[in-house]
Amino acid sequence: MALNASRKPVLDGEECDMSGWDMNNCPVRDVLDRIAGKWSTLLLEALARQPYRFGELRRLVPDISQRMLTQTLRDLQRDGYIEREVFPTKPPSVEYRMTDLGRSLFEPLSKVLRWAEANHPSVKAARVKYDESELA
Amino acid sequence: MALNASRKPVLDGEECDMSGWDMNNCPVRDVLDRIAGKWSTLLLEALARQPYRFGELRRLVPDISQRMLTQTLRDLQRDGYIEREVFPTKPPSVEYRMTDLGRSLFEPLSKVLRWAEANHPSVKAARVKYDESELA
DNA sequence: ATCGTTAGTCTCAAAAAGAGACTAGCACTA
DNA sequence: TAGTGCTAGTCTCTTTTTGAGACTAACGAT
Repeated sequence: MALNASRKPVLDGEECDMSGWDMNNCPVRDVLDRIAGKWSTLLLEALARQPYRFGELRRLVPDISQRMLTQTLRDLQRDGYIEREVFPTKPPSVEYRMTDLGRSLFEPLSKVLRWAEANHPSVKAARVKYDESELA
Repeated sequence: MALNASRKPVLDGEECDMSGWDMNNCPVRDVLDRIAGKWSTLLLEALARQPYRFGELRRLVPDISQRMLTQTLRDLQRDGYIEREVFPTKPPSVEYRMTDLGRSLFEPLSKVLRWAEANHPSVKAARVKYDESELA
């Protein structure tokens, strides 16, 4: 097929080394499916600066529900990115802080965040262009 | 509050420059909410290597539904990361390929992917540890 | 006595995702 | 010439995920 032929030479000799991917049981998917959530990066960004308590995080991210805040924090804790410490104050207070593993993840992750900030205009422009061409 | 006092000195003078974040209308959220999907990074990773056609992508990521494949590709296209080209073959074939903007995004993104690969064992270990301490 | 504060949990409704049938036009085969 | 398969999707139905908001329990302050 002509179409195929024009694309194939890209990685000659292996044609498509996706074979080594093993989509199920893929480390990248296993790790990323967790930090790819809507709230995960946001909370990691906050906790990368300093520790916060549950209520502080809730006020910091006003449109997160308590349910999702609890759940996302648990997930991040389970994967080892953050720690949870309970202080036996009268109404018990709980502090969340980033672990070394979390900080190590946040280093490359923060670069994506900075890319997003820097390229937000380009993305918005692309959306406008797409939407215009759609209503044709 | 003693608890607070012990955490505050981290970033003295501003205490919490989250005030500049403006959670709603936040560029980082606006951009990341799209590429944070379950399938987005996976498709970007594939298309970063070479262009693919719809059916090829479907075979490459066996557990994606056609519905989500279509939708995710459209989202990525709308944000300007990939392009879609239709070839007027007898059953029309459609090729998807990465744009310059997409490649520019993929550069920092790929570092997160590599982090995930490298640190998969640590994450799995953290999960085991967490699950063990939970059933106590 | 009542109110506010803590960190959640619980329930119900709404939104998103997954599974799989279905389309149309052409090529190949029997 | 009927049957089968290929293409890139769309449509519908079910299941899962998420969001909104009420509720808890013990203590301090008013």
